[in-house]
Amino acid sequence: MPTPDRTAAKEKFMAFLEQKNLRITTQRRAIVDTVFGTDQHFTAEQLLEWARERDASVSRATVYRTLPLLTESGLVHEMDFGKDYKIYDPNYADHPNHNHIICDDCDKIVEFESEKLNELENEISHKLGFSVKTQQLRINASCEEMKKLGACKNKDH
Amino acid sequence: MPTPDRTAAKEKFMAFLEQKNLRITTQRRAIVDTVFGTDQHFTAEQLLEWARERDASVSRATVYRTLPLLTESGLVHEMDFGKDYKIYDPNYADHPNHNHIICDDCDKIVEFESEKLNELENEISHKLGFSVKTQQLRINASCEEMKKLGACKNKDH
DNA sequence: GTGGGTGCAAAGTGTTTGCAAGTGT
DNA sequence: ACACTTGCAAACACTTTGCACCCAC
Repeated sequence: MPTPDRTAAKEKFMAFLEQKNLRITTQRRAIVDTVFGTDQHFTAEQLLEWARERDASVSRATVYRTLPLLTESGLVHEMDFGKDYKIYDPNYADHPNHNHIICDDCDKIVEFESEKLNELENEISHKLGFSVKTQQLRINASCEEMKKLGACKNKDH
Repeated sequence: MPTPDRTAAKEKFMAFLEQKNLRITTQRRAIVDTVFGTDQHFTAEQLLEWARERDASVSRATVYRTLPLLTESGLVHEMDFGKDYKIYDPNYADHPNHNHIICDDCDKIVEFESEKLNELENEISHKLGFSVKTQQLRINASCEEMKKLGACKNKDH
């Protein structure tokens, strides 16, 4: 069930579309409802699958054409964990500076925020003569289970 | 010109091959000489081009088959900046914790190290119950030129 | 001699795009 | 009506792989 936050995010995106003179089609509605109806991370392919449950006419092309709009709006964050697909995070607007730790074994992803980290990053970038546009700290690690058991039980590959 | 460090890296890789009972072919030698003969970042395609200057018989397939060996040995670091190709860093063994800022416009990459940043990362991971295996901070930014001129002059695309 | 290595070209994979038809406004 | 959108399938870009020949050890 969508929280107030996520409903707000959906509305913001609709406003974003309107402001750019883009149309609200049934396919886009299905995609947007899906994106802001979960707080899980997802891939393009998963989004296609989920959106098709709402409207079977959604095509892969439309998903791929809508994802850039979602990220451009700032409401969804695109991430790359070194896998061969990208992961999207629909919970970004409320926490624009969060980072991720991913367990190399079970792919579990934990989000965290650190004000200190952000300050440090800005300080470093400034010193080097850059202005930060986006930053992504990716920590590949072993999670508790991995350390204790040698493998994680929710490992699916 | 290779520094002592880079010569050592090359020898370490040769030892790595031997220890795995892998052969030192002329093609592999050309690739390895290229990799440890520069301290620049490179893509698979650039490596192919450079290696072919040493031995024209080097094929794309061999480059792609050798890269995993290089990263597995720990002497070369594979990085992903969200572009559709990977970037390799032959200067990794000596500086295993460096991070990168990339200019989104001209693809300029600047490396930096920060002890503070590493400490902070370890502290956070520990708190969350993970042990860090590798970490990669990627900051996408605009470089000085981009800020001043609106675009970087070495932009090649 | 033989098991690993190589080049070539074909296959893979995730993503993008040209086009003709469809549709929100 | 008009411009934006869509689905489809072909195209893409990078990477991987099957195969027959080759070569380091």
